[in-house]
Amino acid sequence: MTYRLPTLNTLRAFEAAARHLSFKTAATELGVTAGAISQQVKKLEISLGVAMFRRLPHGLLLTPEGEAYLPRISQVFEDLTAATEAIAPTINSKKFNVGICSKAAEILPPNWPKNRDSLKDYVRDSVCTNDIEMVWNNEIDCLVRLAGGPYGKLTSLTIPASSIGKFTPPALHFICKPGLADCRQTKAILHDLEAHTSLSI
Amino acid sequence: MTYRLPTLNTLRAFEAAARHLSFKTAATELGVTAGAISQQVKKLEISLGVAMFRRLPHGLLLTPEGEAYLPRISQVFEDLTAATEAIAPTINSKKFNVGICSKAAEILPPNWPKNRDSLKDYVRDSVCTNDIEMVWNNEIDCLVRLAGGPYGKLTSLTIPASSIGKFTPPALHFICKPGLADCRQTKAILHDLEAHTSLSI
DNA sequence: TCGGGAGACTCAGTAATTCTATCCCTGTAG
DNA sequence: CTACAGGGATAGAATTACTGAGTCTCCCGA
Repeated sequence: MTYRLPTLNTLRAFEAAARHLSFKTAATELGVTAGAISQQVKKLEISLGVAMFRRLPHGLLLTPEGEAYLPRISQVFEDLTAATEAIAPTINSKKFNVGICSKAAEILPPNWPKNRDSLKDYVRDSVCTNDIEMVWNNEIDCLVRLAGGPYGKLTSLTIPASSIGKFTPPALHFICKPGLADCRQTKAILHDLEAHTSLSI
Repeated sequence: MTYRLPTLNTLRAFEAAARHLSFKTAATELGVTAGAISQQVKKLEISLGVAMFRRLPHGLLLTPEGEAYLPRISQVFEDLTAATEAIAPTINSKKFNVGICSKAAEILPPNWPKNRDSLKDYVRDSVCTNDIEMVWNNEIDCLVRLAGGPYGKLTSLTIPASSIGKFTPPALHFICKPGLADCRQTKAILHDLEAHTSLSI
């Protein structure tokens, strides 16, 4: 099974240029110079022996071949993106697997975080554990525990606990890889945790 | 519209390796060394943060992610190949546009070559012309005419004409780009033309 | 138990590709 | 007439991919 495939680079250049009908705009979108787009498109056209664009004095037009090619290439890109997203979600679309140590679980409501509607877009599953290693090897994305560290290169975020009368409940710690410290999921979970450390006991 | 796309190279390496469950065989298929496949696959795995293969002592296995990714990538490759083939047929699958000069048309049967069943897989259309330029700019793939040349860098093939009694019918010439001189379509058309130059008049 | 072979991994050096930066050209607008 | 916008070409720099050689592990047969 051997495929006849133009290089992806030339296709990206073509797809962007065809969508914008402008090499310059395409270049901006792809973060390169217009010359690079021009080269890539020309390379594609030569390798296929087919002109994709009509270079008119006042702008670009697609040839019939380019017109036919564009939607199919866009579709291929979408499929490829979807396939890739399916097995390797980008940070922003992925749901967290949350680890919770047993002591933290006592403080939090039973079945947290699964019972929280506000977290249902951010949490896939939760597991009772106290094992930092599981963060490193991606079995869980974050770990909620009582102990404050040190955690080396992992990020540890402290959830402030407000005193209730003379009693200050124990602070919780949210441990995750540095790359996940600022993302939507982390913020949502932290926000939810704060509500509990202010209310519980 | 900005897509998140791994490089095509890494995907090709992955796809071939996953199909064969062997870097070495994949390397042979793609005409590179096994080291190159290894590097490309690793690059893909790192960029996605997902292992595609389990490297076992006795061979390769796909991880669940790799298992899920493979069919979708293969499908993308097929779509891409089909899209490309549609607008830029490979020499072997393309049908010729045939040019025929008016003098040659007098010798050949009316409506040749469209009326020939044996050519219907090789000829898309025909047009009456005597303009060599149309071969150069791909408006037609070949030109059938009486004049023998010279044609410079174009290939000119002579269709032998057999005498009938004292009369020798004029020889026909088949002019095409050098790259098309040896392909199936040319052979089929030449073969058909020979029949006519031996029978006509 | 000891080679020998197969196949994957690593790394340094080299080859190939791609990008940038620049200049040119054309057409349009002021 | 001049300025500007955008595409085309090109040389050189930067990046990326490939090769080739050496290493390792496992398996197999003697």
